[in-house]
Amino acid sequence: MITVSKEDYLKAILEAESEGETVISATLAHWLSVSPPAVTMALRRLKKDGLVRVLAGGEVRLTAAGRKIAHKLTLRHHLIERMLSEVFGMEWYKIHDEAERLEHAVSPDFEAKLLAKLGRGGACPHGNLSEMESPASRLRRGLVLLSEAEAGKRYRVSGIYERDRQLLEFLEARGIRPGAELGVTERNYDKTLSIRTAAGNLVLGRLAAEKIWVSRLPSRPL
Amino acid sequence: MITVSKEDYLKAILEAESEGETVISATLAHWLSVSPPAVTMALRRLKKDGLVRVLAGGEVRLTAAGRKIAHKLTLRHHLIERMLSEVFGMEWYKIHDEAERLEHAVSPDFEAKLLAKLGRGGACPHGNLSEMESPASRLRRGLVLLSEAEAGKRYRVSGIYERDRQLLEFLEARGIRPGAELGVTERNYDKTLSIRTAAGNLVLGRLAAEKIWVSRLPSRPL
DNA sequence: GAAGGAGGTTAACTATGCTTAACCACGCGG
DNA sequence: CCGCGTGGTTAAGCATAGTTAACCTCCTTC
Repeated sequence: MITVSKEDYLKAILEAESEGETVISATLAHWLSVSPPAVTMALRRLKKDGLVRVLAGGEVRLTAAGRKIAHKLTLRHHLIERMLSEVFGMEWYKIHDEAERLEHAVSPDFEAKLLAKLGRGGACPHGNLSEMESPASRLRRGLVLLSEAEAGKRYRVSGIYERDRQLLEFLEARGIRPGAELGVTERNYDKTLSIRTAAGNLVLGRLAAEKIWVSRLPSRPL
Repeated sequence: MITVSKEDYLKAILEAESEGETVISATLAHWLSVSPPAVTMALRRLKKDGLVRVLAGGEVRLTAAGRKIAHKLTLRHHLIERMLSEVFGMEWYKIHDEAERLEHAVSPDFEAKLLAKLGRGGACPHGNLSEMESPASRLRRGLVLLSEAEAGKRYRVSGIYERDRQLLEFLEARGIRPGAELGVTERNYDKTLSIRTAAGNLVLGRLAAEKIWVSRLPSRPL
């Protein structure tokens, strides 16, 4: 029987994998904020169900069945986020947490209705096409991490790492949200960035800046 | 900590109570399809949390805190059902089961958005104003049970007991759904009813007929 | 080569939440 | 008064899912 916890592990494996990480037991312990023994036990259950394999080196791999479930969940998460945003106008920074719970309760019937209403291919309110889009794919779309952005140039916020509610509220309070324009006024010695937004000037640390994907805008005074 | 299971018990107590039943342990075992010992244990946990009391005679009572949670769940269930129906056009007989799972994952924020979009006071797709409306309240609204309906008279289906998916699909297949008109052609010796609907004639057993609330229509040939 | 850190497992424990089997208490009917 | 049905509990067991403590195995670093 598949449970919420098992679904969370499968989704975490897919997402961490998409981020380019080598997924080992420790990765999942960090990703899901549980203790290492909890992961050991969970992987045992998932192996028993034929949803994951653990390679000789300790690397965790999804089986076809496991991958199918993880993809299904990712799609439902994406659709629920778009529903919350597009149908109900929920604030962008609240949406991920809500979808995180709701996705486990969506039936194939409801999924079909969501698809019919919202259509395929839209971006979620955090600007991400999907939660499992890889950095490589983002680079191909012409995006760069804000932490790599050049001083004196202007950018539009395209996507924000959505799994950290604290970060999202921190950014919202500073006028940095998907679609917002900003200018990088200076790259500082201490790895911080001086940034100008419609809401004013601010200094952003590296930890935040490397969670934000931006696209280059033609230079003109803000 | 409140869990899905605990929420289900609290909601079951409120609903069974509203149906006019004296809620004892056995009631909940039937209502939730679990064994008697499971109820004993669950009630112990709920008592520990201060959500229920068990009277000397064995009667189970919600505390103020327990009642508040049960009401909250009932409202969310109702709103989710209306969302599925009004926003997504989901088939009326599928909606209860979907809402039963989703309601546990709705936050106060989402609840507020649902209320803003759908408004208060609407009826759910099964025609029920709320899942905890009592038979007495339905009689006051001028409704009668189909099992009490008189031969030769016409009625409109107002509300159907929604906690039995099999029943709903059985009725849907026979053209009996909320809003449908029907005529009772005969009350038979074996407690069955002969009924005429837009879809044709059929015979309905007492078990089904006493799950359907109807309102009288002025008599005229169908 | 000893020390340490990272990663993983086992063991012991807790809580939820379900099951079946066994048993107990009460009321009622013959 | 004995048996039976209803209702409730305890006991034993299982699966999920987490925790901390302890320990083992490498691999690296001094």
